[in-house]
Amino acid sequence: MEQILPHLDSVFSIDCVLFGFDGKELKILLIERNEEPFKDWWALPGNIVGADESLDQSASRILYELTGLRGIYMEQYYAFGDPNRHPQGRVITLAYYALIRLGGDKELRPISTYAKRANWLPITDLPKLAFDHQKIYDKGLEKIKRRIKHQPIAFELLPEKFTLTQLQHVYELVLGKKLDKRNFRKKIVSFGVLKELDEKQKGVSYRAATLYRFDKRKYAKLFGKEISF
Amino acid sequence: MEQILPHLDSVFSIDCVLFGFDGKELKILLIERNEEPFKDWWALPGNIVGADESLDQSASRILYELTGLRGIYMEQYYAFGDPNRHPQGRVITLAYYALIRLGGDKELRPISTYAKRANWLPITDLPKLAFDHQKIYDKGLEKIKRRIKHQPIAFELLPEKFTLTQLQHVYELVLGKKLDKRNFRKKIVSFGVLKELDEKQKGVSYRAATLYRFDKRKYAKLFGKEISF
DNA sequence: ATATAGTGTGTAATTTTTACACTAAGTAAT
DNA sequence: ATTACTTAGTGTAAAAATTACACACTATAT
Repeated sequence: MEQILPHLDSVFSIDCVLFGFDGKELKILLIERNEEPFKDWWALPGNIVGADESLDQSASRILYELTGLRGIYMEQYYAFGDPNRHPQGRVITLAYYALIRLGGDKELRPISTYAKRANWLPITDLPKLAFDHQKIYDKGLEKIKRRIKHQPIAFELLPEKFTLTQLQHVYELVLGKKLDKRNFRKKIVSFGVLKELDEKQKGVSYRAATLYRFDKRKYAKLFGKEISF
Repeated sequence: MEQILPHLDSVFSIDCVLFGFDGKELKILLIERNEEPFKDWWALPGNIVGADESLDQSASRILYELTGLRGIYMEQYYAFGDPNRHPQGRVITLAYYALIRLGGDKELRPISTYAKRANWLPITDLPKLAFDHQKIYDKGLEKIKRRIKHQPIAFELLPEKFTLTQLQHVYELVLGKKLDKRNFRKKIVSFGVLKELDEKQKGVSYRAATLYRFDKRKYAKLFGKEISF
């Protein structure tokens, strides 16, 4: 019902679960709060939606302000609106997730000022989180577990060129289980969205693996068809 | 970011896509607006979230006010927040869907007063909708298409006791394609969430089909495992 | 030369999916 | 009671997908 527009004291925010992969571990970006409530607690980065922004724009802006990153695949996945979730008033928050490759190369830009600091923390060992952020994170992880089975989002966590072993590693971390190497390769190659390059991995002290790239064109052609892990 | 709580003039609403099944067609509930903007247009039923309600509570209340129904499976699925989606100001809306069996038996209670009338309209022949409600509906249909493949939501559209043919019919309508009778039965029975009853269908002028019931207990045991169509 | 560590590959068994058509059972009309 | 009608209910064979499983190859480091 939208024909009546009372002015309500409600605040609408966006919180982001930024999943990062450094080649070894899955991490999420957390900030250490510098203000009450939950001063000194770790929390998900978030912010308030601006009056003239679309939700997606707002999420992108927030990501940018916090990390300096642009052009990242982000998706809203759930709205949290328990009336008591924020001790100081009604705040409805919309959760987004993003998947980010953590390169040793470019470091994240220092974040905006509302936090003492920000850190990428491994999801295997998270601290207690402020507000209902544990719930938001849990649901986000659940979401990407589901989504990685059907959509090509794993590539967002990897550099442009990657090996099949690295790709398998990402799947194993997100899904939380081991996969069979031969079967994994058979399947992922059969989807036909990978382009095998003429290049090899560098800087390893063993046989270098072939590099692959995610082929957006091929994927575009598939669209509509279901990928399934 | 939630430590600062400015008072913003933003309105937060919930809109519902209520899918109904009368044994023949899939329908959605629409109301005919009695006020500007979009006076005389058809729109999705919705309302503003109350200050002390959780989102799910709010959705349930709205459903109840509009239909008299309680205890219906409802799920939020997307937030729409384009700054221009409402001509009179910023309204962020959270979309829920619900699945409802339309019985000839109990009729829906008359709805609250903000609309001229409410009607169940077949999804195959929808009028132009107010605001961005077409987009909201489209996304809702997409959502239940996906969900019906993995979750036992089809049963919500059927009476407690139903035949396999009726169940298949629901799947066909939602998925928008014909299914093979034998394969459908084989698969749906193999999930082990149906209880075959000793009863037969009544009032048909041909061989009566066996009735089945959705077995919540068996389903609870399955939980975690993936159902897949 | 040798040790080391990860790459890359094939096959057989099993399970799942698909395509497909007729008989059985009940009702209605004569 | 016969007949016509309508939907219920069932099986199988072929194809495709999934699973389980092990070893030789290659590059590097010493």
